[in-house]
Amino acid sequence: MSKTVVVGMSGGVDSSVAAYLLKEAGYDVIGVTMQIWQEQTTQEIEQEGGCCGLQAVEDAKRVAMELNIPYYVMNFRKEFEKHVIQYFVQEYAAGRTPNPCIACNRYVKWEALLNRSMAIGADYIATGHYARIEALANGRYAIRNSVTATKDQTYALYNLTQEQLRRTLMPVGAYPKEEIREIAKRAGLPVASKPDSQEICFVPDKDYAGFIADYTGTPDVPGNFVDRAGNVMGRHKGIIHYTVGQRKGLGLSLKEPAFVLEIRPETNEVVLGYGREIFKDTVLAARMNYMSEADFEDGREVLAKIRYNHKGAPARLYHEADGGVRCVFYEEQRAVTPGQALVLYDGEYVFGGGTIVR
RNA sequence: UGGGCUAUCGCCAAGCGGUAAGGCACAGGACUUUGACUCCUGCAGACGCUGGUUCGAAUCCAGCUAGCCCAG
Repeated sequence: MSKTVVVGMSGGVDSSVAAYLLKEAGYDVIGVTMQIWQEQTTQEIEQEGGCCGLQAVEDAKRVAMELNIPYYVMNFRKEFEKHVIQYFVQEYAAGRTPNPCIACNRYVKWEALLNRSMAIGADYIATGHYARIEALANGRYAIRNSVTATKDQTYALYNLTQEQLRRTLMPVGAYPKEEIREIAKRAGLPVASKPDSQEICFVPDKDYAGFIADYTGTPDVPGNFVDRAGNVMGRHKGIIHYTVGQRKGLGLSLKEPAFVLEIRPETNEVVLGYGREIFKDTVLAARMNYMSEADFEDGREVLAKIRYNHKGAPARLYHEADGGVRCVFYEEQRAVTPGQALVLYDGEYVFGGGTIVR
């Protein structure tokens, strides 16, 4: 008897091809689209190439019909609001810069979808992510990089648990992006040339600060821009408008470009600096999730990424007393940002990761 | 209302008689399944005002206006 897999279908090319590939491989495939946010906004999102709106449902449904597989829409709005929206808003309020995609993956796309899929009798869930999952010789599961380096999505998947990985298939990671589109075309999938999605899916107009203000109903609280010595350099629009390393939108005309060095919610101050001041060689991370190995020896060398789209840089890893990790780069890295993820790699495999504290 | 200095794009600032550098800011685009970063493009029809000298002035001269500094 063949295995049953629930494929999370966003209506995009990648997840559509994932469903197709699994069907071809002999799985009993069930297509599911996750409803995660309000209708009125998702409609706009789709025009921008978002992942989970009305148009997404239409497209996913057409693909499911084409593939002749059962298709359902599941409502995950509660989970999404709790684990993604609220987290997103709270992090900004605390002066940190969240990565909603990581939270969405761990808690919504996996935890919630996996549980419901198990409940309806599925053996696995699958997605269209550009990454591979492998069972290692040491008995653990790990995310492995996509063969398409430019589309690699391993960074956003570091926080998946062993149990989640054991129950997940990512067929798309083994193919180059161009080939995925080719497969889609060959299979006659109606979404072969749909544009890739981007931007925060629940903030289609890119005005995330406006989104936070609307969501919380709290107006911005202006404060001071200060330099490292505490001298006031000007007024800022409110802490949520800034992130470490930011240069644009400060509204200050100085001798040279200024960057946000630090955000201090306690005093409502945004610290500014110049040039090399935003480079640091040491990163502290908390809430670690280990993947390819359960732990490590102090001094362990890894390749570490400070943000999505960071090429990664060699560093050494040490345990911290509080259970976190200290990552020391050989070369200073630009704009280490609290709230973003520190993702560690051992070659092509995700070694683990955590949330940057400072 | 005595003496001196300065007035060039939103901000800073080159220019010193030959037909307006640059930086910051800003706008648009590229890149990007987070925020940023980065890259590309655009951005003074005219140099406080009015005259004058000159083939030609932001650049020289005069007056005016404004601001600053030192004296009162």
